[in-house]
Amino acid sequence: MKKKVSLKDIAREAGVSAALVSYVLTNKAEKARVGKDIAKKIRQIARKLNYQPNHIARSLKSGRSYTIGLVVADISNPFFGNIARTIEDEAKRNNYTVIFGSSDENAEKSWSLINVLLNRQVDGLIITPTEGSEQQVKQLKAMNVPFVLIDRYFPAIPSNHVIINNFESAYQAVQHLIQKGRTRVGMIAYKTSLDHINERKRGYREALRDHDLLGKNNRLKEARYSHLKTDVHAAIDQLCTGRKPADALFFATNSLAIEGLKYINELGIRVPEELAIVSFDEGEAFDLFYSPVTFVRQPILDMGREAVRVLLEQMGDTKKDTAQISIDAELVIRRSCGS
Amino acid sequence: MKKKVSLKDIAREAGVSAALVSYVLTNKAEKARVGKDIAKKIRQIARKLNYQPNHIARSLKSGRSYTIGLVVADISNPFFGNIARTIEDEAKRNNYTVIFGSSDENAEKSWSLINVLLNRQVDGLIITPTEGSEQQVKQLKAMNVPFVLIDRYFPAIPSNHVIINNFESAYQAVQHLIQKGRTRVGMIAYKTSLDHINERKRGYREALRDHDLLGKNNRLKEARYSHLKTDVHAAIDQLCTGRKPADALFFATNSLAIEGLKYINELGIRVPEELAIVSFDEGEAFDLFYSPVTFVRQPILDMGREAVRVLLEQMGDTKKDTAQISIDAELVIRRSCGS
DNA sequence: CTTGTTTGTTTAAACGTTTAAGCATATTTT
DNA sequence: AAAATATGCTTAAACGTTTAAACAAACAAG
Repeated sequence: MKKKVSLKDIAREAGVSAALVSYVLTNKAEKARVGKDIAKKIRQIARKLNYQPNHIARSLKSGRSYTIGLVVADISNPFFGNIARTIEDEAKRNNYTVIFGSSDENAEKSWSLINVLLNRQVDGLIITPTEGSEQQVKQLKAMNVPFVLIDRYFPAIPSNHVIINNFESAYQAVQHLIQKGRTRVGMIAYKTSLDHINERKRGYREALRDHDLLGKNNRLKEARYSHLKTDVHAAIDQLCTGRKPADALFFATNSLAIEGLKYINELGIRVPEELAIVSFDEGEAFDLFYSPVTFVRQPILDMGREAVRVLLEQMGDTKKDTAQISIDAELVIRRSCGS
Repeated sequence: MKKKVSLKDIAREAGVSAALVSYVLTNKAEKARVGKDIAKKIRQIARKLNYQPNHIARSLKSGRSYTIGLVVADISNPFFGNIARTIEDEAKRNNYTVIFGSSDENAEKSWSLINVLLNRQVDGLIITPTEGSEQQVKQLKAMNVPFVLIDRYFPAIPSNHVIINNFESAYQAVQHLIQKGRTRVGMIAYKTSLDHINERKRGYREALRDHDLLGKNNRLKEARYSHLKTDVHAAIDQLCTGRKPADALFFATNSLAIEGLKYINELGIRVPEELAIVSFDEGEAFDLFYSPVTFVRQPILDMGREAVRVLLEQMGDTKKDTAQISIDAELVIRRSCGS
């Protein structure tokens, strides 16, 4: 790469010191009482040489990199892709850039990633924490690193986070199924200790209980992230056979629903006639399903914005209290639950 | 944030100079003939204080940031999300991190993004160039910035790029439709000057011509990126009405197909009975469509890997020739073209 | 005509590294 | 014993900025 133009180069050309150039180019000319003529000359030379400040040098001096580190589960998953996008935009509006990494729901990878980002001197982190990463969160707190958890959090560890009201959203989704006359409502969720999924399970159970539908049959099935396909298939096999097959299915996430719907197609189960469907998250696939899928829309835009806002607040000089933000999600009704 | 531990801190604790610590911690102890005992002591103190090298200072000194800048059209689009993911992984394997930005197919945004990334001293760029960004590519070449174009390129401007064989892939896709007995094959593509899309159009036309199906009816319709929905609807309206409605449809991209299939559903057109479908790119939605969609699978993993490989090569000390890589895509046959 | 203030500019130190060069001691070779 | 070499460590400069402090010159006030 061609050698870049530095302050010194401009200074030499203008016959002044580098300091003066710095003052002018950072618009501190007034404060530093730089002569009008020389200021103009400096600006002109800077333009002529196409001077671009060296961000790294600035960062070293200022101790701030104007960079946000983003750790998501998997950037190729549209849910996280969308989160990344809103964070990118919001960061840019505030003159920050984003470095990202995917943790693959793996705590070890997550920690290694966080450390890479910290070594790169990010000013703060936005993280979707993985299962078993409680220690990492505690450590970050101890290190006094500004960070915000997004999508998930640990109830036992007070920290900044931006989440949706998982319990309430799940409750509403299941209630919707019940109101459509379904009585044997199943749920497929991940087997995890993560609170956001478990809150969805709680919402499911609570809705059933409130409508006296929590029979002795346990229709809540769990799939392992690592065995997504086989476990989802097994769950559906269990739920949709026997004397009292489920007449409705609530999926805890996008990925579970996709896998589940594919299998439901294979089995030739008719939606919504035989089986009503509601899923968390949205996706092109839901719209394209022959019976477009009713889903819980997460307010990704708001979540991303809030996460950046809170993070910037935390990174400010005056340390703010921890912010725990919970946003309401919206049940978007399509056709997969009948009319 | 807590003040980080620096070489000086370790040096003070060990009672030596910072230089010595640097030698030890960068494993140049042998070369610099550092005493074994003191080396051990330094390593121990570094561990105790949890020393993490300041990447920014290193970058400033070395002139290399070990960062790759990635400019995609939109990170929330799964196609680009996947590209980003493979680039991330491959970069990480080589101790690089990735800063990204989305250009939204907008040349101005793209340029502004590229400049932000360059100011941040990225060592090289991987770019999906937008329409009308020829000057940017020329400029980057003139500036001698290492970069690789991915997914798209400008035939008139020699540069490193990694693309797929768009002509061949489209030709095969359309040939497949013809072999299934379809004679009135339509195509919906973007209206653009970008070569990758136009090569797909050329493949379409050429396949039709070779089978004497290029009648006087022009069944190639173009949609504007900015008016995706309305233009796709209009195109389908035109193609699927009249005395000789299309009996097959080839979509030039994922996003066009999704929009198109939704509309086809609305119109109640049966796939594949009335209309066979092939699309470029893959997506969950294609699998979930009642008649799973036959598609052209882009070798995203290979593309990402190659892009990083070529970029690293270009960033190396010994400047290599420009690499123009074209990878073959694969036609994945599902059910949307009949059996 | 001293003293004080304003104006315009430079110097120098700092951020945290890296690394060539320098400088003592110690050890080996003549 | 003097000379050469090896060993172990320190100094200092550099990367490109920022910014407090210093300084000189011009001007104003007493």
